[in-house]
Amino acid sequence: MADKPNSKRARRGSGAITLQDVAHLAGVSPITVSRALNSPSQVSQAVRTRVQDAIERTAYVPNRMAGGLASSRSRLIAAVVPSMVFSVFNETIEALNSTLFDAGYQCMLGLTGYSPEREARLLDAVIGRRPDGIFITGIMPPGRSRNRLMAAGIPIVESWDLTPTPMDMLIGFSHQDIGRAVAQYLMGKGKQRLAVVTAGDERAQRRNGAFRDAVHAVGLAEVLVHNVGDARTLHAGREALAALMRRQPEVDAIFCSSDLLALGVITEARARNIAVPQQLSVMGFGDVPFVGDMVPALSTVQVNGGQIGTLAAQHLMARLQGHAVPQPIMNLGFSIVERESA
Amino acid sequence: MADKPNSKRARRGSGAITLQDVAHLAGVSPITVSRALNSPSQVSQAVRTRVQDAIERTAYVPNRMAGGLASSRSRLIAAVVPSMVFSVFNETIEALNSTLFDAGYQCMLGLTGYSPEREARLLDAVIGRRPDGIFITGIMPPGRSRNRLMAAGIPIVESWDLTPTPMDMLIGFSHQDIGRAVAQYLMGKGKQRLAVVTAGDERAQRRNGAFRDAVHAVGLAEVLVHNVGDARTLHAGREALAALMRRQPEVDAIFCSSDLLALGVITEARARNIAVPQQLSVMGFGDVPFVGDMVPALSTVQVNGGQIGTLAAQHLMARLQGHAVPQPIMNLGFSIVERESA
DNA sequence: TTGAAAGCGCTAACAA
DNA sequence: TTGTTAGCGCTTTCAA
Repeated sequence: MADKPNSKRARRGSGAITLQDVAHLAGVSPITVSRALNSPSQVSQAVRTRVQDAIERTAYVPNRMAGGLASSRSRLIAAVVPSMVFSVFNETIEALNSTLFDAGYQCMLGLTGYSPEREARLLDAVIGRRPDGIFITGIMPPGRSRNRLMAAGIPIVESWDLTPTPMDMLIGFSHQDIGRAVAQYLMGKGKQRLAVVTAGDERAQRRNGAFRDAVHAVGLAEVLVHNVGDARTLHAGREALAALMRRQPEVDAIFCSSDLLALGVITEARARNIAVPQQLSVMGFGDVPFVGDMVPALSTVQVNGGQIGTLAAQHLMARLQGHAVPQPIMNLGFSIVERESA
Repeated sequence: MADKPNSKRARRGSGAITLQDVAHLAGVSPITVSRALNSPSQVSQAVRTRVQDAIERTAYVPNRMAGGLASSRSRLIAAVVPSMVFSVFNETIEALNSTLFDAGYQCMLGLTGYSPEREARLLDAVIGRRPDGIFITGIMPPGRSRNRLMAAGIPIVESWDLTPTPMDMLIGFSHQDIGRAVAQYLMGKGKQRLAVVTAGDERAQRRNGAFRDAVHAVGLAEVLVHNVGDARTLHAGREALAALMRRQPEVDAIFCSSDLLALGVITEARARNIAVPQQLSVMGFGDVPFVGDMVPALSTVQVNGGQIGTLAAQHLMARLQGHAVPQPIMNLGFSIVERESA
């Protein structure tokens, strides 16, 4: 055992193997070990081998907190998402995480639960970790959180939405365009009595607003809206159709703010022997992985969450390597996937 | 602007506001600011107010890497999961994350993609962050990764399975018991020709093995097995039923290794006009949030992933506060949820 | 209740 | 190619 330099003070530290220990064992200075790890080309073959050997024998794992502190690069990316439970953000996070991981970055997860108060606390916690980059679902409205985020000077990707004034980079699509396109699609199928089943979040409201405007523009009847609030469940979708049928039995097309709600509407329709899509067309939103294989296959709006994650990771990494990102604001668009339900 | 002490060397550091800056502004020493933040009761009311004020004015956010390095407590918990995309682990992670966050911890996400090679790399990356605790889905088989993990001396919760020799703490249930219970349940309904549709992972195989043994024990026909490998999709479930029907049209009950596969089997059954459950019983696994509201409602095995996450967080935190965890090994059991499909 | 000194484990800057 | 020195921004230890 190489003995450590004894200070007069009591011992501190975690007791784990350090770069020092490895350096002693290999008979080189600490910085040489550091270089063997981080820029091997700067170290001679012979020394590199000795260092590798010492690392292997000690099972040394570098302390990234220390490294991050010293270099001001944490190799950490924070991802801020409303929810993970069967949500459309799953694929985004998985793609982001795996692209980053392969490049040596790690992903810190932050869940807001669709709560602004929680989001504010979360953002301070995130900034405290000094991540090299931040991925945010949605765009950050003006306010305290936005100011702090911008002041932190960390590369940021906002997503899932569009704005002329992002904090930094942006990868998204237009919710208004989606609402309008769905309305036109449904009206193009000859539907006359349109309704909306929606969660309470603001992006959904914007889709709905544009949907309603498009319907009004051609003089059709008022669009019925059923708001499920935070209950983004299949069950809520079933109840929504029940409620809608009570209010207006002639409804012949429903635009849902998520695929899961749409599945609920379809399920309830089946239970009531309402033919989909003949009597009732149902459109979802998100195109989560399995809805195309159901019977009837769900017609929905595809937004390619996986691509958002992959692109965000690439933009962030480019920026961290000092490259300029050629297209920091991207509109990925969307597509209406025509299947059986509408 | 308070001027910083000028070293002869070129400037380093991130340029962000530090505890020093706040201390200068408040006219106290850095350690007092630290105490005002971490143990306010040790600081006089007057000083505390001045410090708070300085923090507010500078929008200071403490650097957790520095704090973690100095204190050997990162306030970070790592969660290692196979996948997040519409998986049964969603609720576990969400519960874990939110319990921890409310206690001032943050969650680092690690995805293995069911790949052992990736898992090994991931674990080293995780250890490098010096998390205060680690949550692992599954139990770690003997080998290099397990040794390194144990050597790191970090509190660990393994989960979703049982073993007499966990690394540390364990919150799970018996996959054998589940396989056996499902077989008995199905046979109790008078089913005679049982089959299994399964993903390739080892835990599923253990459920299947026990299922098959229980069926053989009473002398019923060989259990047909259809393995979908890594394709844990609804689509794979549909194809599985098609394949099974080709091999043995008299199959009258199928145990699926996930709810999504079960949904696929049911969907295909409907497409083929096979009555569920009269002609064909279908059991899932996981009880993910919406399967109980479908038509037919899915009968499945409930394992309460949310509770695993909450308990794991509590165990980890208790340990970090120096409390002994009274029951470090817990068998949460499971329940068979009888609904319409079986 | 407050502060001074030392150091956590690593890397940037400078030097040889 | 390798090493020396001086921090990164915080908290622990010891002292008043």
